[in-house]
Amino acid sequence: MAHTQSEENYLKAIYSLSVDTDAPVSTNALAERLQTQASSVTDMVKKLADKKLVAYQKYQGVQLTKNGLQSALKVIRKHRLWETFLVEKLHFGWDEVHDMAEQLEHVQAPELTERLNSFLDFPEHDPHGDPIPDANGHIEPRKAPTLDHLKPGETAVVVGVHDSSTDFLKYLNAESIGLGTHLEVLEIISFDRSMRLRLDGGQGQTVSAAVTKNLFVKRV
Amino acid sequence: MAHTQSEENYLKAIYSLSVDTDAPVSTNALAERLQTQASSVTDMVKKLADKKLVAYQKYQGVQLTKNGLQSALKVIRKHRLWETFLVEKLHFGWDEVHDMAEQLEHVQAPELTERLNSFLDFPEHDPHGDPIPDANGHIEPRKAPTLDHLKPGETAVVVGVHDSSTDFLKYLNAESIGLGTHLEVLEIISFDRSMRLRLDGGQGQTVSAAVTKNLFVKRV
DNA sequence: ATTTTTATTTAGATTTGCCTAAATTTAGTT
DNA sequence: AACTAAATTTAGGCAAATCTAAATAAAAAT
Repeated sequence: MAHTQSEENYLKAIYSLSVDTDAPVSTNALAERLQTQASSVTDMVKKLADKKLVAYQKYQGVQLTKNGLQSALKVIRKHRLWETFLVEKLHFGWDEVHDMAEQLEHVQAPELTERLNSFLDFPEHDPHGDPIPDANGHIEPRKAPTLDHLKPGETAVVVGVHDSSTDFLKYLNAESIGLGTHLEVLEIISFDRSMRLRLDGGQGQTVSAAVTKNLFVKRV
Repeated sequence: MAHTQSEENYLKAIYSLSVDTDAPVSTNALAERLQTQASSVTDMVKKLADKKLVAYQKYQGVQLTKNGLQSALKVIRKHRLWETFLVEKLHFGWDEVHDMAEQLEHVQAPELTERLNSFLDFPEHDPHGDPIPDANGHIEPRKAPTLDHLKPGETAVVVGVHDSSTDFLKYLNAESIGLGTHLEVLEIISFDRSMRLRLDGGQGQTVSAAVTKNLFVKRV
């Protein structure tokens, strides 16, 4: 029933690499994500397949089974709850919490997770706007569009980040963009799809398409 | 600089087996404490000796070096801070937190430890009354006597438990004994050194010598 | 001072998770 | 369709942490 930390990391990686497309995840994609060798991935994937956590056919990539998905979501739930704790209670920045949560997510104590959830007042999203699965592994699919789908003149509020790498978050900090930031699309540069924005009613500033594709927004 | 979880567990075990006596810790004592084989202990002890964390001579047991003591106290600090968090903030019982803290203590993030310390308002003792080492590895030696040192007529308050096994703590819960419990020694049965006590001004009740030797008290 | 018992160490395996290098399969290209 | 390039798997090994069984040292008992 319980998995090793390594197994949990693989399940999480498979989840995040397939959640958008639902397609099988390739060995190389996993190796890249987990910063390991493709041959190591093959080994582990066989082990996960033996445990019925993934469906695996040689050369065809892997997909989570129902059990594997359930396990992955449990780990993701813990990760996101701990991130919320670190930001809300210990006042870390949203760009500082990932590595700590990577460790905390492996603590095995279901009652701890539930107490933490209650202590945090049952949060629905983590500090990056990602939805937190409930105790039964149910997760609210994100329906918010990314900023690149807005047209000039539209206004919106930032509700999440797609890429929550430290680098991207630090960039957003520097640009004073965070969850809740209000913005108006002033102009889209057709050449490179970059956008000129007015943030929180301030001065206009430009962000690249790499940025607009990684910000989830809610139209207002 | 960083140690594996297993190494940390050995350092902690060596510490707790030698803190009272300061004598070298035997291979068998460590094996018993860590629920492993003596041969496994020999292997690990050699590894710790290579890393200069313990002084080890074949057949003569091990002692922590200055570095080893420092490392052990860092882990113990984290353990006791997490236990405090679990009891104070998540409202677990003092008998429920050990296994969770055993996992949480291995999280490597010094800033997290310090933020937690601050969040908990710089506690000096954990939920079992054990002193919490400071960030520099300094620990206040416990000066409180155990209950078996008191004489009939003396009154005291419980300030700690020596044995914090779940069984003992559950027994104390059942007898309504906890940190802060006020007691008066009514009588010592010379036959078996058991004690008749009045607790928090209530009815008299008897506890065995095994109990009196495991309760730290402060005379009032 | 032997002998016996107990404690400890050594020797040799096992499991997990990873690696490199070589072989094989699939996908892409002429 | 044959060939090249890329992706994936296999084979063989390694390090960490454990184990069992055998050997050795220390302690206790006669």
